[in-house]
Amino acid sequence: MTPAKPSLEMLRALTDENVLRALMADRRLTRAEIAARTGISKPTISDAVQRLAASGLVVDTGERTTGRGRSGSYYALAPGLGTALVASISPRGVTAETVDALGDTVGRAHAALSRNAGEHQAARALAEAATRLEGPSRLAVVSAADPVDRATGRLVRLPDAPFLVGALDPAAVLAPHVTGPVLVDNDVNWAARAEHQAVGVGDFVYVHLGEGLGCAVVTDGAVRRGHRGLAGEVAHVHTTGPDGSAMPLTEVFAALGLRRPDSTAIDVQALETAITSDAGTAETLARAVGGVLSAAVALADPALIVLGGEWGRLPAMRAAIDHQLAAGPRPVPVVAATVDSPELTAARERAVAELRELVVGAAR
Amino acid sequence: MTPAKPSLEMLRALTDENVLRALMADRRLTRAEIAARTGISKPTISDAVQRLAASGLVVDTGERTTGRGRSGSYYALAPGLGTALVASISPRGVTAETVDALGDTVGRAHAALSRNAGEHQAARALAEAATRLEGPSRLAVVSAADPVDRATGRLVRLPDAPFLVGALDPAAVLAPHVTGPVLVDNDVNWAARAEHQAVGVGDFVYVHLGEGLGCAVVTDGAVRRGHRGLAGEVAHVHTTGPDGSAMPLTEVFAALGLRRPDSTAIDVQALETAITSDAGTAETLARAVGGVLSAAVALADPALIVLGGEWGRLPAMRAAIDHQLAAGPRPVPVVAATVDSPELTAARERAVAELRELVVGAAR
DNA sequence: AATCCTAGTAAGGACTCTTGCCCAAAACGG
DNA sequence: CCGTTTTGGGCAAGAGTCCTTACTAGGATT
Repeated sequence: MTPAKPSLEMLRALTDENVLRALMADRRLTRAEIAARTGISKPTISDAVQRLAASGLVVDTGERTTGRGRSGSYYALAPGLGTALVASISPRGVTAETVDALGDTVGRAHAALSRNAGEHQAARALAEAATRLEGPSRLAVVSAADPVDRATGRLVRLPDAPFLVGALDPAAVLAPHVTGPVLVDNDVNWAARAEHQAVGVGDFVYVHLGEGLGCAVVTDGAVRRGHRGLAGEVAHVHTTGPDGSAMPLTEVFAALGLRRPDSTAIDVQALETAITSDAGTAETLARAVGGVLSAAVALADPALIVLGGEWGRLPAMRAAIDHQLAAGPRPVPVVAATVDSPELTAARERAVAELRELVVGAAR
Repeated sequence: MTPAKPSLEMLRALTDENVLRALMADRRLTRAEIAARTGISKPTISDAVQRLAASGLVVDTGERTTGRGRSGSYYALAPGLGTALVASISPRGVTAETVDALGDTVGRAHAALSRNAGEHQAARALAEAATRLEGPSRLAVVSAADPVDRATGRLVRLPDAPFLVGALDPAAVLAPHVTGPVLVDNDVNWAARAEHQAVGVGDFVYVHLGEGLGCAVVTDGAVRRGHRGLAGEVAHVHTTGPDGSAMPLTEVFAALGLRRPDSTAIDVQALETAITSDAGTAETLARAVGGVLSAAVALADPALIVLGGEWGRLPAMRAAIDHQLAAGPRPVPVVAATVDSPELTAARERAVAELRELVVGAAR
């Protein structure tokens, strides 16, 4: 509403920010190159570089330009500006990385989880992976394969939905390894952000069909999480069951005998063999998923539907769902997800962005 | 991504903007008062006021302060900075207003529409109302009781949904009366924006239950329109019908005989009498609407559901829908809409904001 | 009429950005 | 091998913006 108060200090901070962002984009530059890239005059850039070097954010690398003309000094972001921790937690295990403000991955660790891991196993694996990395980090970004409470960052159990990772408070577990904020979100939401980069469309719906069922709604270029962070938890949405009657989506898999024993998680292997052996199963699943999607189309008006997850990416499923939607009142193109380990990719990108924000903030 | 290039000119523009916004908020102020409100020093404000007076954006009103101390001169936004046109188009008629940058309504006109108005009637009524107002305006903001194509601003007909206003291109009709952009959106979306102010929650779902059926999803503080602008067009969403079988929401009203003859529009009068005479009808309607809402809850995770529209605000309906949702897997409070003529209110507010943006932009 | 109080102005200072010029140093060309 | 070209960097001058401080102007109040 009210614009910022103008001041010379603000101008200087802006100049410094321009310099830092240029060095984040390009890693090493001479003062003349920074001036050319930012459009700011050479003397001003020289002043800014001097300030930033004095405050320790930027260093003279000692390298010199080669080629025609006088050799210039290369400057770069100072080493030791800290790292951000990135972690992806799935029932198969924890993958953790540390990244720096340049976007480079400087460390990586993995901790496996056994099939029927208990409540505390995930926490232990996360702590183990984080311990193996150089630390502490300045912030953390976490992807978890369960619903995440937006306010607290904790994983939450929803009735009748599989609880793949289990009760876990990533911020608490990572507290010894992170000095700053811990951002936690659902793996499906992260995957949608990764696909957002790939498809280049601001409004779409991403559907994850794997052991769990998930959905992310991207509107106006961002994933919309909702009040508690539970947007897209579609297990309970009523849709068409195998016998044509209405039932919650999650019940469809029970009715088809495609759940893992003693669990509400989907038995992906059984599902894949069922699809290949019986053409009707794919139809039935497509009709059930399509019922949920038609509600999503009506509510969110996506330009596109992106299918991800182990069985969501199967060509047979894509075709069946596409066919299902094409028959509806508002046809929407259906495509398969393309990004590899999308949740880690997107979380890493966010971690770099947040770390850069911290570094820029330090200049003020 | 890249921050703005710092310059002295930018500082000056910021100061001018501070002055203009102060005068938009307060209508008349002395230079000393502006300095106190903005936190900027008196000499700087004096300079800015001088610049703005020279360029004609601000005028000395001739009024002087009374009271202790030297009397100061009051300054105000110049008259003649132009107006914005606000129009609300419903099957009952067109209401148009002109507003200025201070937020004052400076003109108002109404053009009625007959019950069975044809395709061109709405356009004629809109033109008539606009003509009766002092013009031309610098921009227009339009609310229309039909789906609006986000890219073109035209009203679109969706299959099986009532087409209340009819084929209309508000931008084309208003072209003679408006020199700048014409923003068009659905009346339900505007109403949701008005309720947003009232409820003070960033994530909620607004449902309009009137002649037509509409829904708006507010996430992270803004109405999300979707790719084509058709987010929330829920007539086709499958839900539970009177006999317990699944059917599109709009069919429920046909099955209950609550449509107006030869139309897919709802006969609100018949519906209201049906609710009061037969307790079961309210239950049936609440179950049908609740089915759609439970999908919306799963997909958008609202903190609240707001019911608007002629029969959505009936206490009996609110209670029945509330009861319906409370039984579901994710209960959400249901409240009734509170704002009067919400679509006009919100469109007016937006028009003032856009006009102010234009005025501030002129200072650069 | 003297005093108080507030709006507005003037002067000076501190900064920031830009332009233009010069210098240093490395590669190129004859 | 030496002059020319080319490029990074520094310096000086200038214009512009904001701020602080101190002062003036002109109504009320006493």
